[in-house]
Parts: sequence; C-alpha cells; structure tokens
Amino acid sequence: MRDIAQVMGMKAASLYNHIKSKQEILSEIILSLAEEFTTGMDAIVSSDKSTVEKLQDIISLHITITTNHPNGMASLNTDWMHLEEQLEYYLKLREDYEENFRQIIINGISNKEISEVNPEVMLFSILSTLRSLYLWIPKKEDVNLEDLDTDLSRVLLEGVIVK
Amino acid sequence: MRDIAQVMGMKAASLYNHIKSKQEILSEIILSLAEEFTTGMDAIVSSDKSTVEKLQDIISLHITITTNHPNGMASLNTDWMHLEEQLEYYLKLREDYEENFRQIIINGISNKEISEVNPEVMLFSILSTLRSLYLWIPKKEDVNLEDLDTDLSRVLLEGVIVK
DNA sequence: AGAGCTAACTAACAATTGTTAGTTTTGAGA
DNA sequence: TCTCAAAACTAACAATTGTTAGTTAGCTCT
Repeated sequence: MRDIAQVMGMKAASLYNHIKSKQEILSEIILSLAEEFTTGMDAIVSSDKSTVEKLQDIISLHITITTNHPNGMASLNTDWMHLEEQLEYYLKLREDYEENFRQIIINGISNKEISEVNPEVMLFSILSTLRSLYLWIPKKEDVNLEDLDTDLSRVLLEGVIVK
Repeated sequence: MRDIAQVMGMKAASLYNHIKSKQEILSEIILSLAEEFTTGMDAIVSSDKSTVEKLQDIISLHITITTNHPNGMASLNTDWMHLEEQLEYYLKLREDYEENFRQIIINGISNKEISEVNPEVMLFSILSTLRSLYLWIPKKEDVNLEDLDTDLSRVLLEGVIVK
C-alpha cells in the first residue's frame, strides 16, 4: 500500500479516503477485466459465424483487452487466487468462459472444421498463449496490432508447419 | 519459512541447520530446473534432426521436466524475478534458451519446413503454451504422457484447422 | 467570512516476516 | 557408557505490512 501511495503522490493512509481495503483494489482490477472477457465471449457465442471465425474473434478479444490493460492482465493472471470473498464468483466466470470456448471447439470438430484432436489439449494450448499475451505485448512497443492479430491467428489455428 | 518448516515437521529456526537463507531455497529450485532445460536444449541443437523433429523434441523436453517437477516449475514461472544475486545468470540461461529456439525456427523457415510467419510470434506462441504446462499437468492425474506429447505436437505444429 | 466536505496528513497499532543466539535433544561410533 | 556432532528447540530481534484514529489543509457554495 505504501508503494501504491507513493506512485499516487500521497501517503498510504490517504488511500483509504478512496478505497475500502487493499482487497478491494484487487477485486476491482480483476473482476472488471473478467467481466469484459465474459461480455466478449457471450457476443461471440451468440453470433452465427463459423467456428474458425469465432476462434479468430476470441484471439482478437484477448489482444484488444490485453493491449488496453496490460498491467491489469498481469494482476488477473498472477493474483486471481488471492481474491477472497469474490474468488468463487471469479472462478464461475472463468469456468463459464472456458466452457464456452470448449463448446466452440467441440462444435467445430463435429462440423469437420477442426481436427479430431483432444479438444482439451486444443483449449489449453490456445488459451495458454492468449493468457500469456500480457507478458509480451508491453515489450513490443512497435508491435502492429493488426499484424499481431493476423500472425497469431495463423500460428494458433494453422500451425507452423508448411503443408 | 514457518509454513515450509511445518510441512517439514520442524520449527522455522531449525531450517537454518540445512540452508543458508530463504533465497537459497529459491535459487536451488529455479536454477537446477533452468540448467536442466539448457542441457536439454543443447542436445537438441547439436543433433542433426529436421526442424520439425527438433520442435517435437523441445515439446517432449518441457513435458518431461514439468511432469517430474510440477511444483518447481510453478516456482520457476512465477518467482524467477525474485532471484537476487543469481538473477543475471538465470536471465542469461533463459535468453540463450530462447535464442536457440528462435534459430531453430528461423532455420526451418529457410528450409521451407516452417511457414513464413513472423518467427517471434511462433516462438512466443509455442513457448507460452509449454511454459504453462505446470498449470495443467498436475490437474490431469489420468493424463497419458504419450498421448499428451502426440496431441500437443499436433496442435502446436499443425494447428487446429482441418486442411 | 464562515460552514461543510473532501482528501490530505501524522502517529500509532497489531500481525507477520526472515533470521540469529543460545540451549537442549538425538543418535552413531568409540 | 561416553563423546561429539548434527539437528532440533525456545526466545527474541528488527523490519515490514495493512489499517485506524485523530487532525489539518484546501475548495466550493451560501
């Protein structure tokens, strides 16, 4: 709290004129981002696009949110387990998100749009990369977001091997 | 330290009969794993296999080490920045590892084994998934390691879209 | 000018942290 | 049985943590 206060140009005690507790800061950062993901996923699920287009939209969703909130995404990814009263709610959002993602993949396999590989491995693989974007986007100041979107979609969806 | 001592069945002060400091525990965990990755990568680099086989070997290397040391990998991934005197050494190992990986990819692109996509994006994407394995492997007690290796190679190298 | 908020401040608290000093227990080899 | 080193213990330390109580400075509106 003393570190935060210093960055804000005040003393630690003064923070408490604006917030209720340290936990509240964490909750605010993490839950607002988690809800942004949920809203984005809901829109994607209820669209009538193809599986591949839906997966591209999920990739774009992660790139957009991570670019707009790189520090918040670092907190989300490394500190979500320190939520207390809101931990259950966060886990519900997270599980719902993953379940929606999983169903898009499973659906794509039925459609023959997606390869017949263990969908759990696909989910884990793509989501791991998307969740790590916060480590990478801030380092590439010169990164062109359009290019990143294109390249990441190609790598995640089409792989790296020449066909 | 009191938590660690409790798990070890002793009091915190007694730990200091075995270790020099808390930092030493962290260094021991992280550096021994980092060196294991370095050794593995050196063997892969100096082999005369194809690019695709080398990438498969890297995937296997991560699966093996993560399966054998899931908790250590959690420390490596989340606490490396708290190394102090050894931080520089760790970063050198990490940068060398990434550079070897990068050169394998770039080489594969020259050979036409690998698609002409930004190699930095490929490196980030694959490595993010491999670095996240520690979050996933311990949850799947029933996971067959052979299957995981096969499936992960297919997803990471060939993508998810039906060709 | 004065009243009333908002938001800063100082000072202090209780709890927790890694670590040290000094002491006692344990157990193997003579 | 005695010795001695390894490894446990208790007690305490200084630093750091989140937070509260009480106080003061600065603005806005009458």
